[in-house]
Amino acid sequence: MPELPEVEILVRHLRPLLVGKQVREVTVLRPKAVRPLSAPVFAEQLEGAEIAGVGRRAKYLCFELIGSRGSKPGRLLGHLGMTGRMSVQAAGEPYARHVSVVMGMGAEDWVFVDPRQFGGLTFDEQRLEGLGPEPLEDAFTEAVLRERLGSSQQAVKVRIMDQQVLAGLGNIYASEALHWAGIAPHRPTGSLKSVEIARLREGIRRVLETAIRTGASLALDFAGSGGGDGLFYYGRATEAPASAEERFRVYDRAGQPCGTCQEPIERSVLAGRSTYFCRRCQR
DNA sequence: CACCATGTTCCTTG
DNA sequence: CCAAGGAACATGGT
Repeated sequence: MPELPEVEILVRHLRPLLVGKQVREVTVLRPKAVRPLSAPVFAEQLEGAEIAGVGRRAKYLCFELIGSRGSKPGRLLGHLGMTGRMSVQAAGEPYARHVSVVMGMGAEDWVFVDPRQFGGLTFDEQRLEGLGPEPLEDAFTEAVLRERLGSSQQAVKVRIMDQQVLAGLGNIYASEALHWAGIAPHRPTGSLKSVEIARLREGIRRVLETAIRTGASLALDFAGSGGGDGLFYYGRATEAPASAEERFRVYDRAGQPCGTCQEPIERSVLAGRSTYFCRRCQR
């Protein structure tokens, strides 16, 4: 469930459930999730800490920690990879399949589930170094985007998915933002005109904001126990079926008519990733 | 059985 | 140095 909007919604969901709680007991069921630390070392670092805040940077969840006795403060970073989920359940409730890590907090357990195990938890602050700007912040102006894009000849879709260039966009919302902006995904970045960069900035922000707003209004299945795939409004993720008008405009819609011009949506591959676009609307 | 999948990193080739 | 392609990671869905 992992692009900026999904992480942001998850952060908002977890914050009131975790802030102020003390981590009593940490259980690592899949050691890979806490690499390169060993499970005991990881658990020891976390146990006793109080969670003072939950935030987000790019696609990372940031758990601000206060050491139990004023010591070892710091921050736990979580990444969902491709299939990671996090939820809070009653202590004693049986774990779902593919549970990687559990933090016992007294009456509740915080659970990290990750079938493909591409995600993980770390205390390594270096993971945040060099990340591009947050696209939803006011500071993300057209000038900033232009500077970040630079004069690269890389396809613009590949470029905006680079987390060092811009934080938070993944394969779905990159396609969506480019469709909104009317820009073909394979365009060399350096060929974009000023107007197009302005539109791209707008598209990125609108697409992300809309996704967050939509996700915030749905009954979401954070634990993934409903059999959904975890992407909130991708597929039939929750018991609340995503309405047709809330589905993506291009992503995973090859062959279907473009919502604005009826031309069939096309699929191509860029940097090994499926890319969807409308040949007529996007130049 | 085949192919695809929201992400990231490393390696090779041109 | 840059850009592109492929593979790897591990599991599930169609």
